[in-house]
Amino acid sequence: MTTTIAPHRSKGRPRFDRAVALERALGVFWRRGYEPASVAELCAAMEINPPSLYAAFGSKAQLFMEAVEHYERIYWDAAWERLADVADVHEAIAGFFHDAVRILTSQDAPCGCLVILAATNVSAESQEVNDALKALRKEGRDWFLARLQRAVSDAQLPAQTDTDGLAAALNTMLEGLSLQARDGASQDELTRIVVVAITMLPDSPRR
Amino acid sequence: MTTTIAPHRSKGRPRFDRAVALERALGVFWRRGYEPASVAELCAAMEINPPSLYAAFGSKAQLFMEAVEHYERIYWDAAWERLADVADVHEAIAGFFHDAVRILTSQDAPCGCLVILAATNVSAESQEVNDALKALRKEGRDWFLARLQRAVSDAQLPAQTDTDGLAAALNTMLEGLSLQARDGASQDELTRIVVVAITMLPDSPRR
DNA sequence: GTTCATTTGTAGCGTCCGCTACAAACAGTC
DNA sequence: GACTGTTTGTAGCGGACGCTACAAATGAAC
Repeated sequence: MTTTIAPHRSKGRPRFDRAVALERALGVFWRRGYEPASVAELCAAMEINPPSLYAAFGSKAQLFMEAVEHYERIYWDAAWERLADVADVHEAIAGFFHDAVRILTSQDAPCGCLVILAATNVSAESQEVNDALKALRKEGRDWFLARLQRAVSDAQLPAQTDTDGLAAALNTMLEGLSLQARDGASQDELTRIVVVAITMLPDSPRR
Repeated sequence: MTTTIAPHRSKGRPRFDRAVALERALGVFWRRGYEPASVAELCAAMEINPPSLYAAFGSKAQLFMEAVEHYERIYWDAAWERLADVADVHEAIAGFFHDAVRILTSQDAPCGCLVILAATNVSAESQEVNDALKALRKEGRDWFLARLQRAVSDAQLPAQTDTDGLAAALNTMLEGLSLQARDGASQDELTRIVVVAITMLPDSPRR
């Protein structure tokens, strides 16, 4: 991954490397959560001062939302794509959950998923952040649902499968895994959980 | 449920009703979470002033831990007992999860479980609170595990059942349900999820 | 009725928070 | 080298936080 080269066209003192700073902010938000991550701590990690942060990102909330977008793109987009691409639904779901385990334990400190955990128990003041994350969490369920519905029409799942309930259950499991990860569960422990979790998928109908 | 009558033995001005105040504090912590619930907000709900709160409960953190104990006793003890008491493991697990759905949606506002959610993303200062809750969350898995092991020795589950993994998966599901509840899922939605969740239990072995 | 232990309400402490005014530092333009 | 536009670092604002000093208020003991 190469940073886009912005060869400094404008006048004035050159700005800090925005991409690097965003990456470091993501790390702080991920490990600490949205509110516990203070602007002072973010600035220290980003190696800039508050005025630079506010000039470049607007506010702590906007910086967080940019970090979330970056996080989704870097860590989850590929996993959701594989879920859609793998032809067999059982393989696809199993693969997705193993991807998830890898992502959730990819940081040094126990963290879980930024979208699921970073802004729980957030003050009412930053309700926009909460709403945006809630929408992202709902997206997860929708992706599961779309994949399951395709599996039913492909006759990989029984026709009477409650795809809504099953999608919600898989999403619940995914979100629960974040809590386990934050509580310090190891990659092995999470793997044993997902092995059980994927048994929620009904067997393929008899052919 | 009657409040214990403490007939005011000591000298001095009589103290406010501690039990009522604790109940109201629980409500605030439950609906808002640990850190978003400010001492000012707690005092307003408890109808006392800060010095009274600190004289009676010590600190915000200690008040919270007392509220958690009260919460566990009032809302969850019966459910865990039923899990242990019901003879058939499939019935017991199903019953427990339906109890859980009822508890998680028992408040007017979307909340989830105090133990699981109220102190996620808590500042490092109150690490004791986090550790205590983490221990409580682990207890849930242990109760599942004990029930599953009994079911295996009762030949209600296959002998080769991965009871550790299954207990962890059930606990993950339970914790995930709290997140769904906090995101506003209705009782019906949660019920459809647990119907799927309990399919993680293997069928009884052939007799 | 006086005494005295206890709780109460007021008022505010110190601290950290997100955020910003301001002037010095810098890098291109001419 | 003077000018100009941008970013930088310092230093601090207003406000919310958890918590507490203090004196007035209360009610049992005598």
